[in-house]
Amino acid sequence: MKLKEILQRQLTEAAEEAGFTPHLVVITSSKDEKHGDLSSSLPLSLVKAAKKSPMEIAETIIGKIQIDDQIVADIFPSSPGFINFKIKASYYQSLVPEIIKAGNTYGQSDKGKDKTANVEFVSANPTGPLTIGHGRNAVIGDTVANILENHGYNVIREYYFNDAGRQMRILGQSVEARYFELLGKEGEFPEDGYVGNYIKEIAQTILNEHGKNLQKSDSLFKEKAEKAIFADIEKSLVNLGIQFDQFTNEKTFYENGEIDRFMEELKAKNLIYEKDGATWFRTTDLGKDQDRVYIKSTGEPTYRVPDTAYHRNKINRGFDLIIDIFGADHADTYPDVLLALEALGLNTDHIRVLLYQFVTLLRNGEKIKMSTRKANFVTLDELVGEVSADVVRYFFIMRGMNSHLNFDLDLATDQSEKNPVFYLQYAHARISNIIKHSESLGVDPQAHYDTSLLTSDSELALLKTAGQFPEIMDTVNETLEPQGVANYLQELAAKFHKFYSECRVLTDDNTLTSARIALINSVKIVLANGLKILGISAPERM
RNA sequence: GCCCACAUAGCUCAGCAGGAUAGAGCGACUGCCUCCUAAGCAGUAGGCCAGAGGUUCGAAUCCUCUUGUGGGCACCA
Repeated sequence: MKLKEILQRQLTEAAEEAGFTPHLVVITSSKDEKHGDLSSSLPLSLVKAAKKSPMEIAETIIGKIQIDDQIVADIFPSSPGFINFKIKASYYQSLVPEIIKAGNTYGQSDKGKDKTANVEFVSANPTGPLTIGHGRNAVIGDTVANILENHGYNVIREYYFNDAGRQMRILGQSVEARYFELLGKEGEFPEDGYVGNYIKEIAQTILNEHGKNLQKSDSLFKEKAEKAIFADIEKSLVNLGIQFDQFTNEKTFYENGEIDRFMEELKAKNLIYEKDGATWFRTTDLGKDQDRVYIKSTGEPTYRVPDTAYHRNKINRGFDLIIDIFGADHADTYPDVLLALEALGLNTDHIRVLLYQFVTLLRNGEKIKMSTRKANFVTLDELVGEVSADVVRYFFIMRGMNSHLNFDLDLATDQSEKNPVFYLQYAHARISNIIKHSESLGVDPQAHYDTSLLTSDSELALLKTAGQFPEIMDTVNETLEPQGVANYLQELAAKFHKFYSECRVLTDDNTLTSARIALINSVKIVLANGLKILGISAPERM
């Protein structure tokens, strides 16, 4: 059981025993040492109901509390009405063997044991290479999946795409036009065609493999393009350390009849009607301010239809948790999907949509508007090639997904040496180096150690932070905001670097040396576990 | 016009289930390697947490309005 939970329970019981009715007992880490290690503002929240002064309430509760003297050294009130806990050094010291024993399972939980989760992300149609914009989606999705796995979920990483729409048709036409250009014939380049160089390369490959006798409108152009681009996308993802378990093609839901069934059911509920030659979904009946087109007058369904069928399919596959990673441009559309599912009587409570804001790219201080079609994008591969996957992953995860972040390309490449991710990795590398060094000095890694020797401020501060890891992971599991992990690791690394500058690990005092080696071993475990969740390498040396 | 998100140091951003003195990196300036990696540590400068109201014992954090930015409001996805 975690420290805060223990204190929270004891505080709640004490308050009840004193005749108060506490609602939510919150324990926070104290910022100032003179307020102990942990504090609660419980008395302040009870003032109104109790009609007593907060200090009086604090005294009363403290009088009732059952002190666990294995953990707590002191409990005392402070103005205007806080209850402060001073934690014993022995408690923090006991974390060392606890962490070492848990090893790579430290920070894990079984919250998701025997549960399944589906994380759908990237889901870019294969019309071109992945861009930096997709990068944010990819990294968030993969990290969220890692977080869920850390809590025991069985996670499916899923990529949803559509190779039958307008975009893909234009893609095929673009390749076709380049093919005929290569043959010296006038290609009819589509008006909204894809102008990137990769289109020409695909055309060249087709020419090399299939000769020059292909006819216009041969379906080969689109098929080859899709295949080539998908291969490129998968390679880009692998370069970032991401692998999908499943690719789902929108076409499936037309072919297996799920879309027809879905339309029939909505019709039976009178949520579908015809107007102006199109078929509409009566969203206004479900509380929205306008109805949506489901089937265009051309007979083509809009993306909402297969999207909804796809989500129903995911629900029917029985996942305990369904997560979608969407860009801000979907903010307005996914509620319609949920609405339709609910109208069909399906429970959508276990669907979590994570929206991330767009990345604004800056080059030479100027904004670049990205468009795959116009080929003015910066590819994910280029970025990864320049600054490494670790840096890219960290950059996208260290910011909240709700922040509209500016990505200055010059700065990113320029400062890659000073990137904050190295700060974390450096801590890990330093520890590894000390351990290696200790081995060369003949220090027995299995030696018995006495953690009561770890008494300096920087040692205890380091332990205190290391011991917060499981708690942080619990929070992140709730919020699904990966940057909590990044922030935490920054703090842990800072505590380590501080410790490093103040305490020598390898000393003449063998007992102290053993204790400190155990300490840094435990810190190394936490760093490695955290970095693993972020999908970032934990180097032995730098 | 309507809807969603955002606004914190010169720049990029943390902090936000309300808590005690608002943080980091980059940039500027000062110290620290006879000692396990200086990709580090210590310190200086830099802030009316966009503005105005409100709720509260207490607001960067919650609510309202204003201003500014991004995204949406398609028979595009």
